[in-house]
This record gives sequence, C-alpha cells and structure tokens, in this order.
Amino acid sequence: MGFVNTPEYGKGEDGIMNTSVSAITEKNRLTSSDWQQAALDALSEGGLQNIAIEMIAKSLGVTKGSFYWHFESRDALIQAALELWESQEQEQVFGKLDALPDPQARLTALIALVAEELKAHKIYSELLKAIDHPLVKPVLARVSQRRIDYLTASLRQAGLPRKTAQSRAILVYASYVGFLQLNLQLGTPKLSHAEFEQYVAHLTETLIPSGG
Amino acid sequence: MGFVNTPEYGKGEDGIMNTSVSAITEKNRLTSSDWQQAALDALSEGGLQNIAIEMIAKSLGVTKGSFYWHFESRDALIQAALELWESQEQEQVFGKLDALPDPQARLTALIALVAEELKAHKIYSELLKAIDHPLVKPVLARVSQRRIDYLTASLRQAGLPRKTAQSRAILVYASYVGFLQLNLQLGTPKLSHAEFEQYVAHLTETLIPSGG
DNA sequence: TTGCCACCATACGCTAAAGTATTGACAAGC
DNA sequence: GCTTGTCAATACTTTAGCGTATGGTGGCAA
Repeated sequence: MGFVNTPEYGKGEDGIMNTSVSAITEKNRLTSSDWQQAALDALSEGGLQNIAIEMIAKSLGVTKGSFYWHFESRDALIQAALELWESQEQEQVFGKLDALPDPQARLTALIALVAEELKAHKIYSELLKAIDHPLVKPVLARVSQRRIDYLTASLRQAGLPRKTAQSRAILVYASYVGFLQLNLQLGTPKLSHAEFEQYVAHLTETLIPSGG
Repeated sequence: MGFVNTPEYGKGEDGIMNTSVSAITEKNRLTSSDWQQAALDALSEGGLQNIAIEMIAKSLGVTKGSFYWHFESRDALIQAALELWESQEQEQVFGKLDALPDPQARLTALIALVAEELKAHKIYSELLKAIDHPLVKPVLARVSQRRIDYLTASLRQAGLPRKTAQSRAILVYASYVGFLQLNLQLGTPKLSHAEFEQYVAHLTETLIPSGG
C-alpha cells in the first residue's frame, strides 16, 4: 500500500489532499498518487479518453518516461485512479449524511448536496459515459448500487413501505443521473439559477415524503 | 429485355426498403443509406467509436474502398446517420403519441412506449455517452429539448400549472434518461420483470397527474 | 464492340497514442 | 567521493484507424 508517503524525500509533506492542479510546481519528484489525482482531474475535464499519458505528463511537467516508472500501463493508472475516487466519494457522500439522524433531513440534505459539489458529479458523469471500459463498469455498478441502497433505506425510515421505497429510490436516483447527463453534459435545458432552485424544490416535494 | 440475369433478390434499384442488417447478402451494390443504417446498427451496439469504417465495411461485405465512394469522411457518415435517426425517431415517437387526444392517455402511453422499443433507446443512450463529439451534441440537444417541450405541453394540458409543468417535465425526462443509463448501460439495479412493472406503475402514479 | 460510369478492391501513407529500451541526473548512505 | 536506487528524458517500436491513390470489373448506352 504505497501511496501517500514520500519516505526518503521528506519535502513539504503536505499530507492533505491537494485540491488544486498546481502544487507540484517545484522540482519535486512525483509519486504515484500525484498521477492518480492528475488522472482524476483529466477525467473530470475531458472524459476517460482524456486520461492520456503524455498529456498528463505534460500537465505535470514531466514526460512519459516518468509515468512508466510509477505504473505498469495506462490501465493500471485508470484502476488506481478509480480506486482513489471510489474511496474519496464514499467518505465524502456518506460521511456527510450519516451525521444526520433524521431520515427526512438526510434526504433533503442529499438533494442539496447534489446541487453543489460539481466536480464529484462531473467525474461520475464522465464515468457513466465511459461505461464500456471493463475497469469502469464494476466501480460504477458498486457505487450506484450502494447509493440506491442507501436511498432505499432512508426512504423506508422516512415511512415508505418496502416496495414503494425501492421503486422510489430508483426513481430518485435515475432522476439524479439523468439530470446530470442533461444539464452537465448536454446543457439542455438551460436553467437560470431561479429555475434550478424551483426545480430542486419541486423535486423535493414530489419525491421526498414529507409528513409522517 | 430488362430481366436477363437479374438476381432474384431484387436489386431494387433504390433500396428504400431494407430495415435490417441482412438483405445485402447478394452481390448487390450498396447505396449510401445502406451505410447510414449500418452505422446506426453499429452505434446501437458499440457506441459511436464503433462506427468504424473498416468494421462496417466488413459487416457489409465490402472494403473501405466502397465507403469513400459514398462518403467524404467518417464524419460525413456520422452526420448522415444522425440525420436519419433524428427523422426516424421523430415520426416514430411523436407520430404514435399525437394520435392520442387525451393528454393523460398520451403521457401514460409515452411511459409505456419507453418500456419497449429497445433499439431506439439504445441509440439515444449511446449518443448520450458520445456527447463530446461536435456532431452529436446539437442533435441530442434538439431531440431532448423537443421531447421536454412536448412533455411540458402535455403536462399543462393535463392540468398542471405552468411552472410546475416545466419542472415536472424535466423531472420526468431526467428520470427517463437516468433509467436508460442505469439499466441499459450499467445493468444496475437488475430488475425482474415484475419489479420493472412495479417501477413503471410507481413512476406513473408519482409523476403523472391522475385526477382532473 | 466500344467505351463510359458506378461501384469496389488493393496498397499505401499518415497520425495519435501506448508501450519499450536505453541512458542520464541527483540525493542518500556507505 | 563512489556506488546505488529513484525518478525522469529521449528515442524508438507498434498498433489502430482514417484517409488517398489508383487500378479493376460489370452493366449499360451508343
């Protein structure tokens, strides 16, 4: 398990995730997690095919001679990046929501969470488009299933009967995925901020159980 | 004089009539619409990148020497195929629905129409994944917008106030798109036939106005 | 028959991107 | 200060797929 440490080099030791693309500007040597993060950045901006070794190398200020020291192949990078994303998103999404005990508050918070935090959704959306890749599909299947299960459980706790909760969970999640594709990828329909707010409100009162 | 050695499999002379992949088996020469249809078949099965000239040529029993007689480039084929699809889907979808005067019946029929007719949805779904391609995006934007508008109008006619109808239309269409991606592409969640029926029923009663 | 035209085959060129082989630079420990 | 291990640069090979150049064939008109 060799990422996140730079043992013999001990430079800045910026343990916290570098949220931004820069940060490597110095003459630092790279670590494999730098490549993983850069791959996720590239993914979120241009899709899976944008995970191109020479391009990323360029953006990191090196050549691919460096890459093949850290990774066996492009697929190895993709796999590592996806693992990183999966763990990140899990703690990010569920970590925030599990804090809320009330299922209704949780569901509303979940919808609100969708309205922000663009980058995470962008990655999910790009992965959806790259579903044909054998490394992508299982990851996405796991993540999606986990989220739907989580939704189902929350809806049950909010009072819906079992079968209804199942169907509703799929409906909610499908509308999320669809909206992602339509709005993030297609840009259709174009919504003003007010229209978007209204849409979110409508979605909440239509799909989230309110009363007891 | 005309039928000295005409191959019985109707060289057809304009070939309007081949709905399916077969039908070219004989030593017939090809027409550009053969290529368009074959391109749509390839698209629905393997995505945009599956529209590969040499592959399609092989499936048509010719080589790419033929292709470049009919088309300028791969992009020209893609464009022509998309035009074909757009016109086909328009008459297919709206043609069936416009016959129904009652907006509620129309909405229910629309949902039912989604549950069948797999291939058309497959193409839409594949195009969604290929949204980055400059030729694909405008087509998909037009088609999606048209459908959302149609939904909005039908929902209004069914009694929803304007703003509600707009949000609801987006919600319905997003859930369609999302379900496509989840179920058709990802295969998650796996639904039995019964579960699917139940989901469709739930969707109808949740999103389609019922009373007056 | 002749010759043209529509359609297709063959062979080649070109480019992008992955992957390989080899060499180089530079800090750390002996 | 010499070696070693780690990271990187350079040059190369390979593959897939688009596109081109050119020549071939079969039917049809004159």
